[in-house]
Amino acid sequence: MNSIDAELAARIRDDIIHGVYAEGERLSEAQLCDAFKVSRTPVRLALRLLEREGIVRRGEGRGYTIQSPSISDILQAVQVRGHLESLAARLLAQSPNRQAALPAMARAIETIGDLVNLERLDAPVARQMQSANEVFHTSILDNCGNDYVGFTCQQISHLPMLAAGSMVFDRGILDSPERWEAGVFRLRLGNAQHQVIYEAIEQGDAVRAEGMMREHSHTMIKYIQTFENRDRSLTVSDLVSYSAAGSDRVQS
Amino acid sequence: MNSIDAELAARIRDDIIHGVYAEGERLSEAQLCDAFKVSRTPVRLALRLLEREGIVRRGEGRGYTIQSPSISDILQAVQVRGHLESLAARLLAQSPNRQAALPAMARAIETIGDLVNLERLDAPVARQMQSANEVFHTSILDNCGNDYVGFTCQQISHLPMLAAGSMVFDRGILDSPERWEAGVFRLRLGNAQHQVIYEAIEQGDAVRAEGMMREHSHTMIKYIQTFENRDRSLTVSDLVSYSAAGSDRVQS
DNA sequence: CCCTTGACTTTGGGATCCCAAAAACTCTCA
DNA sequence: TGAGAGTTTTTGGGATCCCAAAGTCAAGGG
Repeated sequence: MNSIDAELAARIRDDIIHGVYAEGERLSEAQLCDAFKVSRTPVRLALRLLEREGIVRRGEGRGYTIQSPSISDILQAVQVRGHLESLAARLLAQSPNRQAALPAMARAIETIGDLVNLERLDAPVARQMQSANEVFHTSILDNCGNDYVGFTCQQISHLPMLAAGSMVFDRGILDSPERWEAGVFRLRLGNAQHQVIYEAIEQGDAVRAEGMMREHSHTMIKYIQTFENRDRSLTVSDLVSYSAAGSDRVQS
Repeated sequence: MNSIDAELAARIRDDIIHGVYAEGERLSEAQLCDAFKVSRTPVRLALRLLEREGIVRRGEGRGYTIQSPSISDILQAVQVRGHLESLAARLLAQSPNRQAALPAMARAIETIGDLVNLERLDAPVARQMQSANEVFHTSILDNCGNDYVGFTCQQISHLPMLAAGSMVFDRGILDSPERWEAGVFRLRLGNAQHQVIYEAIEQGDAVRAEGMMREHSHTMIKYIQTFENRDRSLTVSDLVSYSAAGSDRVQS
């Protein structure tokens, strides 16, 4: 939360992701000024940010056009992010001072395990899980020795499902027993993968760490694809509302 | 080259990379306005861009501080870029319509091979080589089916040595026969790697394509490290001047 | 009736102005 | 003489103004 333009960019981005504007719609600065009751200066700064993020395109002539991300975009970005994280896992496993990252990772794994064993998944539990997941993943990125991996991940982390350690929860997880079972299994599987990654890093097994991290992100891709297969007309907006309520940022 | 602010950002970035400003130096908007004879509006837009690129940091209070990249930063970024390109190579090898990318790649390999056989390396030859190299690498990124790989690569391509298909040439390649031999060998090796990547993609051997692309970028890392080992006090500015004259952008 | 051209309107880029906050300087008191 | 408080100056953020370019509409000619 720096200045108005960053917040403004976040609000416009949220609007775009949540489907307030149609794909390819032209939006003007004046219109946004009117909508958010600010001057054109911060609006232009925000639009430049969004342009760099790729969700708004500045045409040759005048006007900005919306480039709202599709589910395919999300899947592609998740793949890129997963690949970058697998690099981080490999580098951390090769790093001589990888011990520094291990305690936080172990605690995160333990926390997630405890939360899954609660057999309950309301907003606060989801929030805690998300938080622990974030700790696990950022520990790897921050300690891998290559600052650009984490930096590059942050560059694409504005997309939904791509914030550090974001988890997708099945909204219908409480509807039916089998959905609940599947959801719990998925969480346990994910944490088992965390455990493997932890052990591989601890033992300096770079290949195993990289491979398991790749598999870990692939699991998320497959999970999103199940939604896509269930309902072909699914939009990113639906996908966002599938994520945990606890992941919603605090509104001002 | 869109509007003034993009060009302004490029000029300030070049100044930072070429070491005009000292590391950690505070630069003010007014100062830049005076230096480039423009108003504060485009300066602020440019600074926001540079802030996002990570080479300028906006402090808590006022003032921007220079975060000029070190050689270590470049090496890390090359590693990230190489890892992303290896993902692209794997995806392209797995892609059913990978045939579309092959002709341009083959032509690029042939061009580079011909240029190496010229046994001559002046500015135009280097420029052509750079261009062909760019064709090879962007063909893979553009056709791999995951648009975010190329997009993410572009996000970090403002750093020296990280523009698409940029090559580092040994400035002293003409000084001594053995340096020349080593330089030619390196170029031949690089193109042989191109050839292997091409064949692996053609045959759908995703593992080989990914592995060889990884090795290809590793070769560049090792090459930069030889400079670093030769002279510990080497700066990024020196590294930039080591790249081909043909890579310099046309000044207005 | 359609095409072309010219005037009008909309809109984005740049410059300038104003203000608030932070840094720096100075004055005073211990 | 040093430390603290008040004042001044610097500086960045936001708002507003102006202008140029692009889009739009209408009128006239073929």
